[in-house]
Amino acid sequence: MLDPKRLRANPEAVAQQLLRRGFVFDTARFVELEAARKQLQTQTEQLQAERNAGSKRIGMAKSKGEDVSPILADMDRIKTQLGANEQALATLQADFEDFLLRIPNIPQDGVPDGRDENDNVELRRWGTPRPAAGAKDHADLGEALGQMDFAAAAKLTGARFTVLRGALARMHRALTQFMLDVHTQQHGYEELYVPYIVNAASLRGTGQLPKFGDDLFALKMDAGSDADWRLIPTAEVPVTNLLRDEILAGESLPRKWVAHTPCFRAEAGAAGRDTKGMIRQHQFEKVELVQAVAPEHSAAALEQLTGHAEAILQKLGLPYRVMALCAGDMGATAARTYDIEVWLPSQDRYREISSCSNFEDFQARRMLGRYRTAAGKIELLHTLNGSGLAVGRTLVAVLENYQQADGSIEIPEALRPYMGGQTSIASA
RNA sequence: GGAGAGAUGUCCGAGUGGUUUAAGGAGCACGCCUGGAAAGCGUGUAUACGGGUCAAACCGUAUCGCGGGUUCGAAUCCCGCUCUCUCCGCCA
Repeated sequence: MLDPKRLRANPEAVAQQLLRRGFVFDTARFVELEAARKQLQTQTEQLQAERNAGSKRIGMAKSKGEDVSPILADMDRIKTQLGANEQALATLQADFEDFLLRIPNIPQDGVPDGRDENDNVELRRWGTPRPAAGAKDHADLGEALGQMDFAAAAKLTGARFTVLRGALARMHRALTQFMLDVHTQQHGYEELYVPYIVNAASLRGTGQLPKFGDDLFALKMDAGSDADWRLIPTAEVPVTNLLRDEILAGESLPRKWVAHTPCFRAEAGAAGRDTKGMIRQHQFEKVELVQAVAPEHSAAALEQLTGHAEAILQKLGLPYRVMALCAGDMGATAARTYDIEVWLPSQDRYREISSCSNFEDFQARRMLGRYRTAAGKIELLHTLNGSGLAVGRTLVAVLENYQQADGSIEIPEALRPYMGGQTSIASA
């Protein structure tokens, strides 16, 4: 959520900044809603003050044994008017809040202009891409090994799920353990275990609701229950919402958390892209990095966090590049985003394997995540997160980049301790 | 799933319709006292929103788990829900 004071002070300037990402901010509607809110809220609070004063007078008069009927007559008028006002105000505030919750974040100044992924800017590359010639894709490799089974998953559930077996299943797990160990032992993150089901308030806090509910799997609840539970689309939701309605001690910053969770995405299949293999699934594993920092440190924290994700790829020897997303391609909640793309020889191109974002106070304001400064003032935190990394896609990248001519897969050295010293995967 | 008890501020805890502007205690901060400290004494110590201001001070409103209701007035009475604890059942 954007700062309402900032919107009030200069709606036109905000509208212009939002236009960079292709969002048309309805300035006229905002000004109209804001004027109505101010008038109604001021008037309602005035009436409440009158009611409170009147009630107090009645109490005092009664204790002295005086006649209260003249005061009661006046109170009757206030009550009628106040009732109508309070109802109108509640409706207006709900509308207004919904309007505010649907406005995306303002891109930072340095974010490149542009409409879509074609306008993203490459910042740097690491490693030497393996040539595409002769490279098989991960699905063919995995199926030839007899350890990656899409038909079985389709039987169990449907399209866009995967069954892994044997060494490949183990490598999937090994990747997870490896990432968690690097982040906790070398990068200073605290490991968390969190719920994979969250309530609507949490999804509102990180920005998935009210606007992007279609991407989520909702749980069907018992009749009579008004619980609104969804499967998490990313660990970002449960982890970042730890900050909701909290005031952290300034000395405890920065907070750095890492969590491994499955991620569930309902619309992953709707685009009709990446229909083959395990690039785009309804269920995948991710190791997620989350930071909560003081505002003045968030820009540096994004660089640091991105570097933490890159470190995993470097240790695994996977070539990648880092992209600065343009204003039009960023997620709605982000102020700046770097995507890390890993080289996939079968596709002869780089594919997203991590997305690292600085949300500034956008999420913190939604969830009232605050901290106390050294001076004792309460301020909104800045939040950041990034994949470190998407485990399924990392498995894909290892398969494709470490494939041998005979169809076997060399195991990256960093992973071998997590696989009992095994050096390669071949069909049995 | 069944039965019962509970939810008040940073913490403990009082509070069954109106001087509650949430008692009292603890903790914390500052001050006095002291050579220094302890003790003692004094003062202060929630959040959100709105108004106000260069910024403050300050003013108003709301909040006693959450939502609704009764009432001129609700922490207090009524209804619904959530969570916690105890016991039983089931279960990894």
